[in-house]
Amino acid sequence: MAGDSDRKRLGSEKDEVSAKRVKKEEDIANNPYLAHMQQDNTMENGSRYSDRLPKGSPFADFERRATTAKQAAKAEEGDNNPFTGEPHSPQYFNILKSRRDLPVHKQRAEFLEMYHKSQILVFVGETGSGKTTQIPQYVLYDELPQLNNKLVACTQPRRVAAMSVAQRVADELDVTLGEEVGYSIRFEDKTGPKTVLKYMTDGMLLREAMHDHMMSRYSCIILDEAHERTLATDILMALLKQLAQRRSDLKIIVMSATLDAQKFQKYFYEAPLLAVPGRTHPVEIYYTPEAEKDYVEAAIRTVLQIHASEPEGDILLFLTGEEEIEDTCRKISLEVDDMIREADCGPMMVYPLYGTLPPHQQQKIFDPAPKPLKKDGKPGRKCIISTNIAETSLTIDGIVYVVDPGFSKQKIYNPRIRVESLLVSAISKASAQQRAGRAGRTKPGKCFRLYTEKAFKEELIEQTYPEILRSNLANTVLELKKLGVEDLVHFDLMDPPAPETMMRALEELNYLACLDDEGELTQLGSMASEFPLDPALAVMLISSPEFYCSNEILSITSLLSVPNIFVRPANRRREADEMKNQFRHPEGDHLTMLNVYHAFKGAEGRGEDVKQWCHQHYLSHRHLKSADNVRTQLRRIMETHEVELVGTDYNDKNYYANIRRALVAGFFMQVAKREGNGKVYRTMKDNNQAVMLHPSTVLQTDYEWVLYNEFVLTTKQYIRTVTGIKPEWLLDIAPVYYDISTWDGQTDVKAALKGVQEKMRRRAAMKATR
DNA sequence: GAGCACTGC
Repeated sequence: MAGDSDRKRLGSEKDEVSAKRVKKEEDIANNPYLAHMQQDNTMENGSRYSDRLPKGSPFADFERRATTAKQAAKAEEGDNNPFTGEPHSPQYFNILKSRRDLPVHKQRAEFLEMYHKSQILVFVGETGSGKTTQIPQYVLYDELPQLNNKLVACTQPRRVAAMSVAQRVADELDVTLGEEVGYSIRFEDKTGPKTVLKYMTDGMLLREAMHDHMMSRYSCIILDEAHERTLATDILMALLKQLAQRRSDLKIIVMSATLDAQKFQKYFYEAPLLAVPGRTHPVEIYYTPEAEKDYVEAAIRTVLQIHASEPEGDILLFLTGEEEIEDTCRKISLEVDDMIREADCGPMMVYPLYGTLPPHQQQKIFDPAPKPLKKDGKPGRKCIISTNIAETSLTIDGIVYVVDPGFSKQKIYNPRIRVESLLVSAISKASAQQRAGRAGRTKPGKCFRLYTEKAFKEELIEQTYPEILRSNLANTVLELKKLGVEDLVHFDLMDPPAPETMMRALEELNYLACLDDEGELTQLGSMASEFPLDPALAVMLISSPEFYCSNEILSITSLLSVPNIFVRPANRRREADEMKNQFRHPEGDHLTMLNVYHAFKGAEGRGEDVKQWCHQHYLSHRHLKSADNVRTQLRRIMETHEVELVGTDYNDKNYYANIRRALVAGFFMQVAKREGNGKVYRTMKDNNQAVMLHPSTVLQTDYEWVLYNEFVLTTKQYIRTVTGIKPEWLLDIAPVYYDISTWDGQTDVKAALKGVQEKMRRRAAMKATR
């Protein structure tokens, strides 16, 4: 008995002590006048923080945030690893030698001086400068986060980069990945209690910030590739700018590759700037004397000309999309065959490259160029025809010639009709430079721009518009609210979006009941922000227990969060469509996808070879697996927030109706009504667009009212992934949005809804009298 | 009767 209560008391005392310590750390962190106390070498229990260092570590003599490049160099050259105390491997010294050859190495002392003097630093390093791997290590040797129970974070826009850079830096520091150096990305946290340097995606840091507004785990945050201006980077920049004033102990480094560093500098209160040259080879630029009418045709001509007359070296051609790329691949291959026959040309392998290409096919671009056809024959080369993916995400060594027609598909957002769409648009000067740079990675190269020099100078914009200016911001606004940003209008973003876009987002969130009429986050909104989903999907998922089908809605939500699960090869369209028909549900595409998922899980449960099964049924195994992965993540979040996992019995006559009603709870704003008896539908309210059902839909029954997941703007306006609904449900489930009395225009839709309302009233009255 | 720039949580 006594022992029990003792334990309890001890426990609570310990809690108090640690709470006090946390409080104290917070106080110091928050109070600029206490900043000098940061170097507190004694812990509560009297032991020294430096006891956390391995015996004999040179770090013991380091004064945090006052070290020199010389000290660091000496520590790096020691026999033992200053982090682990273990002897350095021979490999370590080889890598160290190559690290010292990087351009950034020469400026370590200068960097440290600036780092010591300033809270925020802008760092510009072109490709090949070594900034991504070296700067975080320089910081680590000066910051010594292990003595302070903190971490250094370095963000990346892409997962692969976070993973591969972390591995590289772990090797450079001679430590195991996941121990001192780790990474954190969606679905995978490879960090541990010893981690002092963490590479992570920018989106991941943003997620963390939602629960820790002070970002208190970090003593230094490095935003890498800031010039890419992803949504997450832009928000992080604004948050960190704000946070810097409340946390004087927090250091911030913004790293960028382009020369518009002044913009970053100005934004961060004239922060000091350090620029390091890159290491690339010169690239000669050629322009066309006159504008080209057909850029694809011009591109093919240019590639063939290079192949016929330029010395050895691979070619990279930038085009805009899958179809264009596949088509051009075929045309070029055919032409090359002719050239070999007629002109004794060397062989050329042509590879397509785009995001939705399966990974093993993407890998092919790294195959070596083909050998000459005969001994002493002309050398072979490869030609890669790629989307923008080769501009930033993928680097291919050996490219000597770049062909740049000057276009790419870009996302644009029209707040008037609330539609995001892809549009082939002219690239920016910065993009053009980036593309040209791809020719000079291994030796001097050439870039052929299929536009005039005048067009380059006068028509191309300097930088691609940041993502935040091209997106629907409903999700972003919800995140910001959750991040504790009260005043959105005065939130200091580097490029503030159009007020109309902001208004649209607020309005959408208000209809979804994520924000109240005062614009404050509701309980539903707070919960919705916890899910890595668009607000409509999150609201649908959270509401689904009310419709007794959260289990099914969870599956549907996951399926909607991954790329298309149906595969339709160009030469097997009929077979693919027949297979899809096996899963068809007459009431719509959402239910058809659910059928597929159930069949997939069934095959898995029976122990079948699911990869084979997917192949036979023209389904994407990769995307179904990934939906399953998402489902697990979402289910966990549901559990933490006590969103019940329930389902209606499959044999219940309401099984499918319940699911369709739950869809309405999230997507009541994405509804279209058929006009007359034709094929044209019209979307609701101010959206008010004439649309057609996308040809891929399974919907055959003539539904007058449909709900859709996606609005696609191509040659025509389509709605894709469509399910039939009843108008009664709209009035029932979304009465505020479908309040006819506050509805302008669309008299026919209003009249129809009025009729439905009457019918519902009559039915209710009849029920009451019975 | 058509498509899917890219990324991220």
